[in-house]
Amino acid sequence: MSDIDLLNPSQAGKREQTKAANRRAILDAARQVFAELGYEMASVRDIIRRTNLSVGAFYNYYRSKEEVYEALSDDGARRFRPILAAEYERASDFAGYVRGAIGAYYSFLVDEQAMVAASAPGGERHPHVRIETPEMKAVFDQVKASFADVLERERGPHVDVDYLAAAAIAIAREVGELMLERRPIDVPAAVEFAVQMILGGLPALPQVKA
Amino acid sequence: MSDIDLLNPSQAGKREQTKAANRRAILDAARQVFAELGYEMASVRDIIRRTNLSVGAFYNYYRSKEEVYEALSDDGARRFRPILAAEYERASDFAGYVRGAIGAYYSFLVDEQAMVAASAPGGERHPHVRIETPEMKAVFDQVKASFADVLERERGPHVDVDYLAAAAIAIAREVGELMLERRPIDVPAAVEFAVQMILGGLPALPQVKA
Amino acid sequence: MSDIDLLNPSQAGKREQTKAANRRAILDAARQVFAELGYEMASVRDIIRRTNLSVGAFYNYYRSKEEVYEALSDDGARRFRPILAAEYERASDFAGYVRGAIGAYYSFLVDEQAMVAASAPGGERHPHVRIETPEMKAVFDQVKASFADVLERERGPHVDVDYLAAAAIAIAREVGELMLERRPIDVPAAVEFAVQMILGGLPALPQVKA
Amino acid sequence: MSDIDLLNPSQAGKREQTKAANRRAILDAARQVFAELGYEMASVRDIIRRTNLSVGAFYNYYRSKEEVYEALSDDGARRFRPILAAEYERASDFAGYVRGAIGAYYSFLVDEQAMVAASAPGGERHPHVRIETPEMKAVFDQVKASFADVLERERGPHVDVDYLAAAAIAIAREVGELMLERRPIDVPAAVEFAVQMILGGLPALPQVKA
DNA sequence: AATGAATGAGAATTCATTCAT
DNA sequence: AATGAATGAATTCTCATTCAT
Repeated sequence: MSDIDLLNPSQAGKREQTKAANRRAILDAARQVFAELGYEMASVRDIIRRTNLSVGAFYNYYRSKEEVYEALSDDGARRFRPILAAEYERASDFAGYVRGAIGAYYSFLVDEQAMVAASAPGGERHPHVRIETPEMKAVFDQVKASFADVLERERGPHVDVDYLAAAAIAIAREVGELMLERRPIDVPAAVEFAVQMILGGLPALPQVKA
Repeated sequence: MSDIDLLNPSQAGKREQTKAANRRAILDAARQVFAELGYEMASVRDIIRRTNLSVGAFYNYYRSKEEVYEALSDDGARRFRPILAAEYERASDFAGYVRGAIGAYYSFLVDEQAMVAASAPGGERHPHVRIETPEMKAVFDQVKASFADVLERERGPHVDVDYLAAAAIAIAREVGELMLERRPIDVPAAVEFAVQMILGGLPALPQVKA
Repeated sequence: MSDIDLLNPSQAGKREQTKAANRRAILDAARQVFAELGYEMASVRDIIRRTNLSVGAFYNYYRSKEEVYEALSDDGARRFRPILAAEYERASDFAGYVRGAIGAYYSFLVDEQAMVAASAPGGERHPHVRIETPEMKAVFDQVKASFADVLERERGPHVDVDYLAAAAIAIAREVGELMLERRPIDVPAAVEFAVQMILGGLPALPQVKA
Repeated sequence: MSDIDLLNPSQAGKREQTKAANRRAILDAARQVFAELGYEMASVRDIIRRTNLSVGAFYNYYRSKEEVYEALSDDGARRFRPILAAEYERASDFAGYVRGAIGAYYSFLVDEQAMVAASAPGGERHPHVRIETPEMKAVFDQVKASFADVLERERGPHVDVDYLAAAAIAIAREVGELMLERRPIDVPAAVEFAVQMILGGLPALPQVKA
């Protein structure tokens, strides 16, 4: 078969395309399955079932269930890193950076959840499992790291930076998660809320009409 | 047999004592195992292995893995409910209530983690799992509900109460978790931080010397 | 405790009574359970649950599940033997004996099923299991043996006695079983049918009105 | 792969062949095990132990123990149905039909038992269990239904058709079972006996020499 | 590469039986 | 004797991973 490849480069290219497509298909299926069932409950067969591939093929692309999980994480992290870096460049002060980063994070969340929701059969909720895709988790971790980083530089020793980062990040995460459950999804409002909560606490929060 | 019990009260409870001790042993083992491995990864055998009992005995006490999990949750919730109620009575305003509730929650966390840490072999950390005992989760859910409740009454329609509850609760949880990882554990400082973060955001945070 | 027994013979007698009553209780419970679930599916706990006794007590009276089964069989067989013998004495010819034996067998069946039906919760039927109490089986085996016996003497080498016994017994059993399912239960009619089927086949069967 | 199949038909079926062979192997093993131990006592491991396969493989072919049982039943029923139908077509009267059906049934029984006897280690007989393969049971049930059917049409209300069907079928079954235990197996004689027993009872039975 | 059957360790749960009380 | 908790082998079934084709 490799002979054929050598003789017929156009097919070789197709081969590459197929490979990439399969990788992508597995990743897409895995994202959904992990989001629905959580890592432990998700089985490799659950994943390939949403695919045209066979179990065997799965192991051609990823060495283990663990590895797809990581690939998914890496994928999210890699896609998000430049966005976050751009926000960092653009921001003139801490408040600006927080706003930019949370905005970018929430946009990512919305896109991600759109992909997952796309074909999810919405099966029964599983207890004991915080449902979130590995990508969301990875991106969240990045935001977390960058927050901690920026906070450390800005504030120095005056406040407990670890606590602050944890608190800020927690606000960002939970408000974000809640935002995803509302219809319509209102990203700017959620961003505003999270940012004001971090910067000024309860008294600073945006007022709601009626 | 009841005759004997009446005649010899000191021996009366022997069997009952053993039973209670075993129940407790299973619960303690389960708490640790769930904390270390998460619900899915934890197997009944993992639990009984930390016990002098046999697999069969496990099922004498609990009908399923699920049931121990719930027993653990219920246990925590039951122990914590009166404490929370007392804080509610004592508090004169919102700030007071927040402070009281978080204080009580953090104390609970410290006790709880002491139990878990007691004999944990500190095996390899598992990824993909937010480690927390069912009891912590149950108590956390209670705090969450009470927060949401109080917030709703205090603030009415002026701010987005759901977001606010989520944010406040998130702060409480994450700061609490971080607190547990520090040595020495400083509950008042953590409480102060969480409360100020909620009530006044970044500018209100306690200043750190050095 | 044996001291007490020696000192108080009236209690010793009660002890004996209790023992007999317990034995009986176990037997009664076992009969029902075996009838409902079959030997394999029936658990010792199923049996003692219908009793005031404990698992431990069960093993004081019977050494194993198998042993209760056999006790039940023996019981039936022992009770039925004299009845069968009486029919043998009374009968003047083969036809008479057949009629007598089947009559006695069906009466036994009716009594037996009355005991079983008494408190049966009539749960779901189990597949793959011919439901019948060990007693029914034992008695049936006796009838079978006696039939074969009588047939052998009466007919000698002219017909295939084994086949005949098997056939006659099969008729008796199946018609009997069917009889038990009808309301009202009509023993004489069933006896008549079975007897005529054996003695004259299809043409000899009793005619049914309209 | 389908390309390969097209080009090389001789190899095409290799996998399919193995699959079919395994399916068959499981079925054969299951038939024996069910015949020896009965449904309840037979474990999936008992079945695969008589096979070159692993536990897992069993579940590739059948979803449960129950399912193999049903597959076996269906198999027997499916194979036997046309035979029974043919007898029905061929028969000119009731007697003819009975003879044909019983003949066909006994032939089936002989074949079936040959399969079971083939490699049975003849281990200890188990009590409480009527030994018969699911296939025998299924076929027997078919014969039973067809008997009842035919009898109902032929005889109408004159005799108790349910009793008659039960009796006829009982004869057929028991004589058949006995036949299988004899050496040499004499199908025609057994058929003759069963038929005459049904049609004329004791007086009609074939005479035996010596 | 792709396929999907095979593997076998491991999971939850049941149950006859034993034994300390 | 009576009690019922304890035992641990056995059962059914699942699943990540391997491997022949």
